[in-house]
Amino acid sequence: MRAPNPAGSRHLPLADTSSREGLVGAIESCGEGCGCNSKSVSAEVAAAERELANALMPPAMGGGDEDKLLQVGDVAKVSGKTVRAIHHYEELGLLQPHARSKGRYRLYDTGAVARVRWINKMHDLGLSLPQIQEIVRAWESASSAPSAMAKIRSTYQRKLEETRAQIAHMQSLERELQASIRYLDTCDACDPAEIVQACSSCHVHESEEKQPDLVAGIHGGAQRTLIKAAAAG
Amino acid sequence: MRAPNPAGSRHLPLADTSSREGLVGAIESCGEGCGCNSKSVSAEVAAAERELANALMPPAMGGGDEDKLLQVGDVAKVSGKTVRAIHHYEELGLLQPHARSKGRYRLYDTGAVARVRWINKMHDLGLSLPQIQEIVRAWESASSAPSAMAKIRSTYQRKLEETRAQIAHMQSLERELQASIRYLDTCDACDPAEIVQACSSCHVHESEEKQPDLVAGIHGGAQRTLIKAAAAG
DNA sequence: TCTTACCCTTACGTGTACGTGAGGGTTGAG
DNA sequence: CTCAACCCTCACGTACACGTAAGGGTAAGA
Repeated sequence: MRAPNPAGSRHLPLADTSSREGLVGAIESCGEGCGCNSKSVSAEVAAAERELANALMPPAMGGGDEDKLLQVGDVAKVSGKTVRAIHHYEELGLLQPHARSKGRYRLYDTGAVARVRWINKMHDLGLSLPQIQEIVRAWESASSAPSAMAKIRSTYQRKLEETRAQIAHMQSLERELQASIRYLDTCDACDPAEIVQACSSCHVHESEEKQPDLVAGIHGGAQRTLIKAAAAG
Repeated sequence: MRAPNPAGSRHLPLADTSSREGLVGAIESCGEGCGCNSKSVSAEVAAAERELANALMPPAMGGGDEDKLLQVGDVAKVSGKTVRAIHHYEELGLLQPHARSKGRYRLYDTGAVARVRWINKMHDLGLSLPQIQEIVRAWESASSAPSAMAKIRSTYQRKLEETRAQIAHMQSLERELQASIRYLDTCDACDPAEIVQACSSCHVHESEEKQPDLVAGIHGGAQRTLIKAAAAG
C-alpha cells in the first residue's frame, strides 16, 4: 500500500476552501443525504471509506479490532479534512492518536473518524474549535457520566434553538432572494443603452410593491427617491 | 444634539461578536420578523431608527432631501454595525459618504443605510467583503444597466440555490440534534456514580437504532464496538 | 536494497473582519 | 466660550482555522 496510487486518487483537490463561511457557508461532507451540495468531494470520501473498510477488514476475518489502525492521511481522506487539520485538532486537544508506530507515525482507531465527524458537525453548528475544546475538556474531566451527558444534552438543546432561529433567518433570506429575482426580472424591459446611474430614476418597476433590501442596496442613493415620495404623499 | 446622552443610549453593547460564524452564526438585525434571534440589539436599532427618522424629518416639513445627512455614528447605530465597520467598508470601496463637512466629517444619505443593510445580507449569504467588492465594482463599471442587473440577478440565482442547500443541511443538523437529545434522554437511567470511560461499554441505549454522529463523536472509541458487532453479525 | 509515497516536527504565513488605541480636531447646546 | 460627545487619520493587534514550506525520517512493494 505504499506503491504509487494504491487504489484511489492521491492529491484530491478537496474543493476550494477559499470561500468564506457567512451563514451560507462551505459544506463538505454532510454524510447523510441531506440534499445539500458537495457532490465531488463526498464521492471521493465514499470511495475512500469503502477502500479503507476493505483494508481494515479483509474478507474472511472474524473481528479483531485493536490492530486495524489508520494513518493520519487515511483519517483525513475518510473525514474529508486535510492532514494539517487533523494535526491542528490534536494541537487543540480535540483528538488523540490511539498509538504511535515505531517511527512515530500517528495511528488512529476508527473512533477517531467519528470524532472528526463530530468536530465537523459541532463546527457547522457554530462552535469554534476552542469552544469545542471546552466541551471536550469538560467531558474528560467529568466525574459522573450521566451528569456530563446532561451537560452535553443542554448544549445540544441550546444549539437546537439557535439552529432553528438560523434556519428561519436563512429562509427569510431565501424569500428575499426570490423576491429580488422576481423584481429584477422586469429589468428586461429596460433599454440596453441605459446607464446604471439612471436606475435611481427608473419607473419600470412601479407596479411592484417595494424594493427588497437586496435590490435597494445596489444603487447608492436610490432609497432617497422612495423617502421623498413617502414624505410627499 | 451634542449634549450628554441626547435621547438614547450611548455605548450600546452590540452583543458579543466573540462567537464564531460556522453555519449557525451570529445574526444581528434581520430587519423583518423572520423568527430569528437578536432581540436586544434589534430593539436598540429600532429605537435608533425612529429617533433618526424624526431628526431627519421634523414634523411639518415638505420633502427636501439633500440636506438631511447622517454622521457615521448614526449610520452605525441604525444599521447595527460599529463605526469601525463602516470605515472598513469604505476602505474596501463598498460605501462612500455622500459628502464631507467642513471639519471632514463623513456625511451619508439614507441610501448608505440601505447599502449597509445590503452588505450585511450579502455577507449573511456567504459572500466575503472582497467578493461583495467585486460585485460593486462590476456594477459601477458596467456600461449597460440591464446587463449589469442581469449579472446581479444570476448571482442571486446562484445564491438562492446555495441557500436552499444550506437550509437543507441545517435541517439535517436540526434532525440530528433532536435525535441526539432523544438518545441522551435515556442517560437518566445511568448510575450517577458511573464514570465517563464506562460509556463505551454502556448498554442502556440498546433499544435505540444507532448512535447519531453527535453522540458517537463524544466518546473516543465507542464506535469500535459497533464496528465489531457489525463484523460479527 | 531501492524507491516512492507517506509521515514527522517546527514555525512562520494567510485571509477575514474588524478591534483598539494614539494623538488630535470638530460640533453645537448651554 | 466652554465642554461633552462626536469625529478624523494612521497603524498595529486579534481570533480563527488552517496553509505552506523546510529539513529530515519511515513503511513496504518490487
